[in-house]
Amino acid sequence: MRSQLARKPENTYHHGDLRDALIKAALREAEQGGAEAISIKALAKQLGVSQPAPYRHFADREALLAAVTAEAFRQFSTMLREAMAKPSKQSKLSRLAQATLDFGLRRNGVYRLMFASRTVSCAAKGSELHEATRETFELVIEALEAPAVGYLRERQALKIWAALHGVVMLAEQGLFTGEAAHATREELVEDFVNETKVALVVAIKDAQRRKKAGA
Amino acid sequence: MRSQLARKPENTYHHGDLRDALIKAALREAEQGGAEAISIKALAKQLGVSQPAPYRHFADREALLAAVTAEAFRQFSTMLREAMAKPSKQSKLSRLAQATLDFGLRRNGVYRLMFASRTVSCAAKGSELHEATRETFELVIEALEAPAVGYLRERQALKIWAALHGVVMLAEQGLFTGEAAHATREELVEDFVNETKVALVVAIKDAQRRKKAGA
DNA sequence: CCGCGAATGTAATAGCATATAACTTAGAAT
DNA sequence: ATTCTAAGTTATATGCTATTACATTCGCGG
Repeated sequence: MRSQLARKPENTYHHGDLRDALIKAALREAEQGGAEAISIKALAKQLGVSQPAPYRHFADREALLAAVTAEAFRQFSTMLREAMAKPSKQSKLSRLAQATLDFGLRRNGVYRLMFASRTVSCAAKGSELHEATRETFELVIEALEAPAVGYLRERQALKIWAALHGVVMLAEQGLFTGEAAHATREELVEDFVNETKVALVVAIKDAQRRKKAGA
Repeated sequence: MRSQLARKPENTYHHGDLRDALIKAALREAEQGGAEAISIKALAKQLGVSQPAPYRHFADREALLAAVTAEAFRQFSTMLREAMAKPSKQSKLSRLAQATLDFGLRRNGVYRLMFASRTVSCAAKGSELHEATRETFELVIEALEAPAVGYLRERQALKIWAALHGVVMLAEQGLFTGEAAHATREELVEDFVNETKVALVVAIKDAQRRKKAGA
């Protein structure tokens, strides 16, 4: 159970924890080049096992990608949670937003693996990956720090979530560099954060007013 | 110069317009499976030429992808322009927004090719692809139907552009289906459109006020 | 403690894709 | 007409996914 050790020790037949090592190594590869950079053959070589060995743990490349993506989502969630937990003058939502931007740019390849492939949309409902993505979205809702009034929270969460992805996407495409850099990424993100807060307050007051009128 | 015909006529040595045919065929392949679905070998077979023939027109697969992506952007621009041109009760911005959503969902694979790969960010400044993306962004600015006051337009264009991409992304990931569908995609897009309009009016008034105060 | 089955790994191989090299053909240019 | 060049061909090297048949180790019941 040497889950930390990457390479198989020489003169041993079994690796010990190949499945885990594959996911870790694949994630490291994805760091730069995204999903395309993940090659089963290359991973096997890295870890000192034969090419077909990984197929004992994953049916095919897609299955490995799904597992790696799920792990990436867990790491992402952890990072968001930490950002939200640490004391700061800024709101939880603002910290979550900036952390998302940071993750999306720093860990570019991993981010693309998570959001720009079809792996996620193909994930079955009860699957590990599906659960991991759902959990991340729950964090967004939590970051709103708003009471549950109908589905207002969910709606605002969807909106800010979408906006954040868009900013990361544009940033990666270089729309903020050179002549087009009329606003920094951070400014835009903060704009969206503020609009979300305003919209949330308005929507909740509105709902309460309507409730009173109805009662 | 039979640029429309896909397959090479039999008993001829030269295809006639292989470069163009390759781009068209590749785009058709990408329609379903995105960039991954584009195989040089398969395209060559489809078009009735030998496998290495495409390499006479594109240095490598990446070069082909870049050309295909550029063509996709041009088609996208054309579609947006048409949506903006046709008479309607809705604003230009609203029509551009809904058209973007429509394109992103209907032509899923092509959309991913355009925005979810690294092809675009790797495009050199003067390249065909770079120009095609810039032109598309100009359309967004145009759709705002606002006077150029500093870089306010550019900033709002960036914001709505980002938001739209985010909605498409989330929609493709299935975050609007099943229990999570607390708002339709179209509703969210319209929300962003309205917020953009408000923000734009406010920002321009603000700028004018400041200008007067300064004068 | 032994042995047996399940889990895990290996060797060999098929099939497909990218890409290059060396050669061929057809069209254009002088 | 000749020659040069763009465009296409065959043959081949390399790398990746995936399967099949075989080998090794682990762990558990007897």
